[in-house]
Amino acid sequence: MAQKIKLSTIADALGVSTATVSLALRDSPLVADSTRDRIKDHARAIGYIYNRRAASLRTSRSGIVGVVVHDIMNPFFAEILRSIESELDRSRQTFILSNHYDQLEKQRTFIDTLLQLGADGVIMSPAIGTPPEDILMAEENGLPAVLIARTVEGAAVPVFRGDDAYGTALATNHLISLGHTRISMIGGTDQTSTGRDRYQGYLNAMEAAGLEVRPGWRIPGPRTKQAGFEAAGQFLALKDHPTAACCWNDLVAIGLMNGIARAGLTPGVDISVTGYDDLEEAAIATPALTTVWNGQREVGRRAARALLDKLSGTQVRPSQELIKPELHVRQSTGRPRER
Amino acid sequence: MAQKIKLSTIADALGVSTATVSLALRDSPLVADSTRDRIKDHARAIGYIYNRRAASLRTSRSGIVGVVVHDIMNPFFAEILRSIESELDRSRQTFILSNHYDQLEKQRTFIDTLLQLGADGVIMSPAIGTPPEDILMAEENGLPAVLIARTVEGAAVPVFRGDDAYGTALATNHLISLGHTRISMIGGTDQTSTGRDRYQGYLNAMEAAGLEVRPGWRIPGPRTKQAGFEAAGQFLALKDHPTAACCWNDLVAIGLMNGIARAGLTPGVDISVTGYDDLEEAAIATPALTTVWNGQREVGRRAARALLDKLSGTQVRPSQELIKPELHVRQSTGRPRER
DNA sequence: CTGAAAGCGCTTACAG
DNA sequence: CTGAAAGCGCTTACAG
Repeated sequence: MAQKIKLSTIADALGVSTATVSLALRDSPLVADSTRDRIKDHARAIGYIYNRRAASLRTSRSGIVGVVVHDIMNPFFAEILRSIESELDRSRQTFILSNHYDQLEKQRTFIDTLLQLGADGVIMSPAIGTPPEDILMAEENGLPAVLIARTVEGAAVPVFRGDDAYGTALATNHLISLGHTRISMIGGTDQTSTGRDRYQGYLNAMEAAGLEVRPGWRIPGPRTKQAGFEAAGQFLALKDHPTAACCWNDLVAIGLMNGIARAGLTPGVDISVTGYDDLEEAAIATPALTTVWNGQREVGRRAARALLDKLSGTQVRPSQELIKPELHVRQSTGRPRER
Repeated sequence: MAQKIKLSTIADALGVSTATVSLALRDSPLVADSTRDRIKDHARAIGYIYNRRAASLRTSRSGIVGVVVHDIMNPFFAEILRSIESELDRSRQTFILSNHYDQLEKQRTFIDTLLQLGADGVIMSPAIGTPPEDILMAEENGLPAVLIARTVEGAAVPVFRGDDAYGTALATNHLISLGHTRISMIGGTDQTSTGRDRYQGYLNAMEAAGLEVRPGWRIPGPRTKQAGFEAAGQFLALKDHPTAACCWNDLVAIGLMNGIARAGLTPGVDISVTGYDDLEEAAIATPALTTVWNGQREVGRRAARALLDKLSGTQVRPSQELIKPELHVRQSTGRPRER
């Protein structure tokens, strides 16, 4: 590889100063049009590559934004990421992605990396057990944070997520209105705000309808298709098993439906199933899944914008933004089967 | 936020030079044990954050590796990424991820960003139409590249991918051995090496068995669940429609099965379907999908290692590494139905 | 409109 | 084993 080309290479070749080259390349109005064009043409011709590390060291802005979620392989996060991506692209920010798999240590390592790289900000779905101090520490070191999907009590930052209690209440009420009285809640965990809220919404709806809730009807844990598939056995083995299942998310619901089908029953006919998120594949599942649209696009878009606002110095209040979910009724729910 | 803490802050406080601090923090044997401990303890105590931009500007190593694929939302790539991640984690490299969605411009922008950040290397599944010059340019500017999944003719870099022609031949031969004679190939495109190879493998198997291949039996294009779902209509509308479909990947196969089920037919009984990749969800699909294991883990692991080898100066030959696929037979394939 | 000079926070020869 | 000094490649006041 040839001699490294830098600003001064261009400056020397054209008989101007590096200051002029620097300004010209960034389209500063301080530089005469003709000078600017001459410089830009030459830079392109010799294949100049802008050194962002050097610039960033000087300006202490890196153009890097970090995004950390539980698992990008989860389509729920993937859909959020997609909209974050398109929002950040527009303002020419590079983003660095990481999974924390709900391990606090991995999350801390990543935040540390961002600090070392001088990242401009971070969008995070906090790992289970994230203490508010972790977020405070980042902010104090110049790394503003915005939260998605989950909240952290005591962290004074903006949070964007769906109204989870309202959402599961929608699903549960839909099942109740079809005539179901024994309804199970499958998946999720009390260790996250989302988990607590979704369970609460289900409880609220059941109680408001005067329906009994048996402890065994809750099968906590599953969050993946695989786990939903495996939960089918446990669900069907419940004494007087429920006629409907309100699932933690679409993945669990689709897995459960597969497990139910594998056991020789027909989901949507023998057992009604609701999902949560309305992933792209909910509509093409067999049967098509009744689910709660969770506003992934909206969450990603608003979170990215809030962060960009913070970066540009706009005051952003540390508020909870709850996106209103919507029920999308499809074929996986119906009247309870006569027995 | 308090006064910025840097090496010299520590040096001043402890009455040593910045050189000593720098060496101590990196565990250099040149520094006395007691001095090192004193320095490290103090650094931790006052919350020192290492500035990687400054270090990288000096050393011209950034500890950043870029990864660019068509779409990280695609579980096929997600599984590859997972193994790349665990391999890179181990050697403490940060990785930056990007989708190119098969747009050459997006891919170029990303490579440019990597060059500007002084990334140490890039692992890429090249976008359709990537000219070898793009890869050559990156390498000449100090960004070594390793290819996954697809190859680029004329690019002298290591490539890790499955033996695609062999893989679809496995699937096709399996269908033939069950007694199918009218077999369709659904999905993929001739614009990628993978697309050409997979179609060729299907053709080879059909011809070797002396079976006719009608042009209409190939439905090119679909690569997603949604597209596979939509292709079901076209497939079922074929005159004397085939009794089996060899699909581009698991997503198309699962989508197609859903579409077939929606049309009132039973996949695995009325129509046999094979996938490709053996994603985690292939095993829990309904019916469980017969598919070709494509070695995602292996591809990711080997590609990451090859890049790390390149970075450490080991000579890596620009060879094609073909991972041997394996057929996993499940319930989505069976004997053709009598008509 | 353009140039000379300082400085961002590290690491690396070079001395001692 | 430790320190003084130069330099990585930019940008930013400050002069003119």
